[in-house]
Amino acid sequence: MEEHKSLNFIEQIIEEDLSSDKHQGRIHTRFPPEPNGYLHIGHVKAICINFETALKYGGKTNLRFDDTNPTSEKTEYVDAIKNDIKWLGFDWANEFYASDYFDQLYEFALKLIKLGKAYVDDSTAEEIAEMKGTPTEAGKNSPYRERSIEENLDLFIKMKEGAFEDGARVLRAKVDMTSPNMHMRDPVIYRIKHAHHHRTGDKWCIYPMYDFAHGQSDSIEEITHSLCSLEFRHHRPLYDWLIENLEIFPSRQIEFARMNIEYMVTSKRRLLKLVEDGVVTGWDDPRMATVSGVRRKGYPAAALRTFCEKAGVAKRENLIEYSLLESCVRDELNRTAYRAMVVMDPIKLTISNYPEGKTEIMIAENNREDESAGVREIPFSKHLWIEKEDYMENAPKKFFRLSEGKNVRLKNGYIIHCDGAIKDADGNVTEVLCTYYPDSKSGEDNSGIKAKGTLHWVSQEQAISAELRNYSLLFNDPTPTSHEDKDYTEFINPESLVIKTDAKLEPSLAKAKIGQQYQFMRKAYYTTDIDSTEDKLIFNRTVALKDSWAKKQNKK
RNA sequence: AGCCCGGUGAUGUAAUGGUAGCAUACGAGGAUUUGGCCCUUGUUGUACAGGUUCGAACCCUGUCUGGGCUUCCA
Repeated sequence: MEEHKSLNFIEQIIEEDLSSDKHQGRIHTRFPPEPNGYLHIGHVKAICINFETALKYGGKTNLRFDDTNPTSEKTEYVDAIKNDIKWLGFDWANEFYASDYFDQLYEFALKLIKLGKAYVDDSTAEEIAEMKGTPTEAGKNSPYRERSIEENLDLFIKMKEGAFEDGARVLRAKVDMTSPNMHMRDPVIYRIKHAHHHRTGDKWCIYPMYDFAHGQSDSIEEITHSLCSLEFRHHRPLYDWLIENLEIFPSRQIEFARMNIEYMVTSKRRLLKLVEDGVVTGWDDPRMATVSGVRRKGYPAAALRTFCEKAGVAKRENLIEYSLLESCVRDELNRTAYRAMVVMDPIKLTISNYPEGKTEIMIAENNREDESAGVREIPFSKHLWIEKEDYMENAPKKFFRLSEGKNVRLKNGYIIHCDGAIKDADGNVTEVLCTYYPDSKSGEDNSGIKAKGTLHWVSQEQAISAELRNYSLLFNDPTPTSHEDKDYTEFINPESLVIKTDAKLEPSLAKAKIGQQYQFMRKAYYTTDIDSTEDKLIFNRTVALKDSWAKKQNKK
């Protein structure tokens, strides 16, 4: 009866806390982006962990913008980030900003000074770095370390009041310059920046550093479990030190390994360069690892959530296979996407014995996996478009498509017999000739004829045209940023976008809406791109269908 | 290496002192009006060496090995 579900290490900690009644069983997490860029697939992992863990234990998640550095943050990013999180399917309990707490953080700083646990340092950034030592060498105390509490108070207040230039002084926590943990060597907790803040305007000219904002914000919001990536492991002793000395709510920081995915680049700087260099068309280019990029490519939010769940959570370094992501996308789309027939590289097919001018309406299921998706009508006639690659003059034995003498089923249509092809002067096939079996109509087939293969097709007269944007990997190396001797840009795949301008679509696609997802049968999943207009439809390839025939061919 | 994290099939993740499992990938077969989906099935694993124990992926010791740690960024 009882199913033992395995827990990840974070859930184990939570369940232990729950059983010891810590925080009276309350679970509260937070997702703390800095509004200085767009969300990418790596953030999705952090979002899923924070929101889904809270959800699982009946807790809540705050969205908190970590906006303590006015020079790089913008409201524009706030809106984009909120939009992306909503799209991913998560609702936050509260929308907060670290900047909301500037007054309180300032009070915390005063308190620390009064406790003799913080001091104003007049040293330059270079001097501070110099005195910091190295990982193998202890640091040295600053000459300003032993200032009196009164002097520190006076100077810090003057810092706040704008008496000093940027960089003239900083406030440092007085911890331990000999600590083996570099972050405990009297970390800077406030710096002077005469900069306009996207929310507080010009109210402040001093801003807290990450270490004096993040953990304190967690405490103020009474976050029970502050889940972050491994890189913050070294900050935890400081996180705890500040909680202890400030005597504030004891949030607990837990670190997990960030998710790396083959072929994907997630650094802001590198992403930006791709945009600036024109390698891609923008932050939402379907080849970008941004949330807006994968969304435009057609990845469903549910697939992304499943993907993160399947990738799991642990503390070890990882590189998730791209194929797992694609598998999740296909799986979701297989259940939800409507099917349609689209010929991407068209060639004429003429059914010699089918009456000229006659049109039959064929009935097709929208999604065989989902009966409730209903059916649609597709016109059938003597003159069709089929895929060029579905005809071969000298076909191998296992080629279940068109070749002289072979039978094939036209999906939702008739079985046809291939009589040969017409070629132009250069020997290129320009038209395939077939005859059909009138009693083999789909759904009422009593011909007794067998056809191993099934092809998709579109009636020429009613076909509509569209542009297909066939995207594939942006890089041709699974870890483009991990080569010491080569820049990641050297691995850019020159064929990451192949545009098919002359695709022939079944007429039902004329009413395709932006963002709608389809499976173009036997080919790939596609979504209608935002660039589509009334007279020009554009589809982005989300992910190709598996193709075991092609795979077999490649092996030869 | 001064300190901190880690090392389980190809990849990711379980098993928390008692049968090394699951997913993806790869392979074989079946079914099929999508060479998709689906079904059956196969190969590959506890970094190494000791120790504790009736019994070790798990506990202990050592070794090897990967990553991280010196921003007035977060």
